[in-house]
Amino acid sequence: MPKFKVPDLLITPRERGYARGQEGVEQILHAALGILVEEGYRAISFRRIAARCGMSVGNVNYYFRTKEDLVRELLDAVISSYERSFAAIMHEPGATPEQRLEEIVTLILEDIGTRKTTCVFPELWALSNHDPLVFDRMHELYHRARVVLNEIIAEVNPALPTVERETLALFMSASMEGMTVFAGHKKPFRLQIGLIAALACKSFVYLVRHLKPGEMSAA
Amino acid sequence: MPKFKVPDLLITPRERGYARGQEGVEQILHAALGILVEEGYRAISFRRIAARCGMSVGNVNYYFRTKEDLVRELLDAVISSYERSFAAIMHEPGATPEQRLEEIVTLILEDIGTRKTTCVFPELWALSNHDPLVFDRMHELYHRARVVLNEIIAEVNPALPTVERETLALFMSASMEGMTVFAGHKKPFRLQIGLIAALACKSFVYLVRHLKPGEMSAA
DNA sequence: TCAAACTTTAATCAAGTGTCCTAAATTCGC
DNA sequence: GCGAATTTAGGACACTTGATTAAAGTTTGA
Repeated sequence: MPKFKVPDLLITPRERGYARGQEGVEQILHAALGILVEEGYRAISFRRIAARCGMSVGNVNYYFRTKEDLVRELLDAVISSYERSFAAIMHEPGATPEQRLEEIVTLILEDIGTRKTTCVFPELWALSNHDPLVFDRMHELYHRARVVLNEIIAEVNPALPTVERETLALFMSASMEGMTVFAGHKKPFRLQIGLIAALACKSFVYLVRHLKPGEMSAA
Repeated sequence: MPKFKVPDLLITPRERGYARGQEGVEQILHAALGILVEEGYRAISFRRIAARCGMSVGNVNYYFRTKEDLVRELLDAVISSYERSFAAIMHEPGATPEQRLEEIVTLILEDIGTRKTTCVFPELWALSNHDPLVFDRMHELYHRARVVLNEIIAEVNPALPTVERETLALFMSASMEGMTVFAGHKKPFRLQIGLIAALACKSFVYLVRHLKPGEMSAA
């Protein structure tokens, strides 16, 4: 049913090396993602990754000289995948703004239901409190998500000033992210996600359409 | 300015023991909270706690026989504090539903700005993916938060059926929680929290007042 | 006073970590 | 098929960190 699905990882191919090496890198990153999902960030280690993909520790270390390298590439592969999906929606031809809004809400809320997203994002949020690198990369992702929302708002409600438009985009994005904890994979309200999505759409469309300049701060 | 402020910890006094012992327990829990905030859940250990509150490792272990005991009591102390605050708002006399709604939105969004909350809750969300104990206790907290919201909605819009009322309460709660990542302590939008709160109130009040039975699923 | 409560010291035992090295095996363009 | 580049295994190194305990002292407060 979903028009787009966000792939787990978007791995940029290496410049040098044999085909087998590229395969090795992908095995490693997928193993690392599996550990991140199943046991959390702190459980990621060369040894565990090696065990998980039937590789030797030395070999994992050959592909990624340091753990920092590995983690950085892992997060980048996770995040890039979202960025590509957002770009796809943004450049989609012949859809009304309201359609695209519904599309993006559906995409995000459906993605939230996957185990990967339900597990990885809270890890990112927690990590970003202590790791500036994660902080920057994660907020870059969210920035790109808001660009899409901003564009939609601007089309529907051109009278809305920039600050208020951006606040609205932020509000929508945060509302959806917050759902992860409640309606994500194996969460108490995962079955109500349809009703939730409908309410979110209704609420967002109302705000986008009817919010008037200055109305926000006057509340 | 905030009417209520959520205390960091609500520690239930022990039944037996000297006064000094109670002090020791509180030192330990505060130290543990500090580590949780500054370095994350995985950094909590007897050793680190001992170092942080100038105590011996053995003594920390004397108060909490196992690490699980310690963590359980820590989380309970954090979470109980919120539950007490919610109860206070719920039993507040002579306030209109709309006033109480604004109060709770303000309470939560202001609390989100504190370092403690910005750091602890993402840790809880991540933990709850792997630890059933954290899962249960955390969702019990959110359940109690929604009880307050539900009551407000029922007063303002009695025609709304239970399911839709509960979905709306969930949506409001999740929207606010999601803000943690964006407008929490040291987050990119922490300065816009006023505008965000105003938008949230406007949006929530509109939904609570004007949502009609069946309108949600028809979207 | 004196038993219960607290505190320290020191130690045990176990598990795990990242990183590096060497030597063998493999890949693949030529 | 040669051979240089690449990939792989396996183990060693040098730590760090972890929870938990036992025994011996000190403090508390009825």
